[in-house]
Amino acid sequence: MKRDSRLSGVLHVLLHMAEHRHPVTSETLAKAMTTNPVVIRRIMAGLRDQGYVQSEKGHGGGWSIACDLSKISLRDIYHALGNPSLLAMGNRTEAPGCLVEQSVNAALGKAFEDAEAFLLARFGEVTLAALSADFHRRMLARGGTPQDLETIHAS
Amino acid sequence: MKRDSRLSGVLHVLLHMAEHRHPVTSETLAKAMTTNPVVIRRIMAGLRDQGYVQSEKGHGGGWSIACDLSKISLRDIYHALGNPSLLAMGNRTEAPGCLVEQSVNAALGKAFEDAEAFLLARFGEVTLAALSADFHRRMLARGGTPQDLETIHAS
DNA sequence: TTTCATGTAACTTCATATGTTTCGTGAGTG
DNA sequence: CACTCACGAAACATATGAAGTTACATGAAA
Repeated sequence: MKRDSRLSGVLHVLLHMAEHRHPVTSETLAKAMTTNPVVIRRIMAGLRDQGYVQSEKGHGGGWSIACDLSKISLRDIYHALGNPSLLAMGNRTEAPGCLVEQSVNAALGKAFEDAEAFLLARFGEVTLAALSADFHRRMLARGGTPQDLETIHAS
Repeated sequence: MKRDSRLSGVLHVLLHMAEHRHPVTSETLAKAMTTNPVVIRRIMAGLRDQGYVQSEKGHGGGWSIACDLSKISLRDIYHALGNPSLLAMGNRTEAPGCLVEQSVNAALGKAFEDAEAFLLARFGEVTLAALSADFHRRMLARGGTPQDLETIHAS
């Protein structure tokens, strides 16, 4: 299965934004992500609706963070993305008439459900602030203190 | 993401086969699953290679179980299918140069890895015999003792 | 008024599970 | 031997959804 990387992508964007005081344009973010500005706007739309980020048009416009990073978890971001599927597998049929399939669905369904809950719980444990702090630790270990996207990506 | 239902499908097939003493043809199984015989052969190929089932050509041929159901777990079946992706999400890039992305990957990657291990562990706890037993419990609760696919599916 | 940047719709591309057709091979039947 | 049955495998079609792209409208700042 092709894997959905929106969560990974949006976190990458957010952490970069956190390093900037001024709004960052979709185009700048897109370059850092080697993708298209429209893709950035698309994955940011949900976060804007939740008030986690804000966007401004015109000169000096772009995206900026509009929340306390220590209060937002990966789980919140996941929900802002619209709760995309976590698992690549699922039951063949829901509510089957076949008793055999009911047994299979019961066993697999419970395992799937628990695994999703497990993953969401993990997401809930990690705040954006924690991720940002981890990034700063890595940067110090590298001995640098770059302030802009280009430097971070060039490192 | 569209979900992979091969594991669900192959378990359904196996449990049906367990109810038969004689080989069951791909066509019969396909009808029960509302799919194509070729699809059945495709998902069964891995199990045959592992020796879990065997196939015979010609008159009276078809598929039959070639192992002790109590010794095979859902995890074994999963491996026989070729270890398809369990998660619908993944990191945007592996081994990124960007330190921000390294932090994101580390956090998400660990959560993904643990969730996969969790799910595989669950699979390992359930044997085919347990699934079959659950099916028989459901059948008794329904008050019937059907011996063939058609009856089971018609119920 | 010009430029910049987002908002949105529509389209293309790509990967992959699933479905289908076709032909070959071997096993049992008459 | 000829026929039928059933699997094996390749080739092709279909469907879904993420990701990438293009085009145009809207609004803000210079």
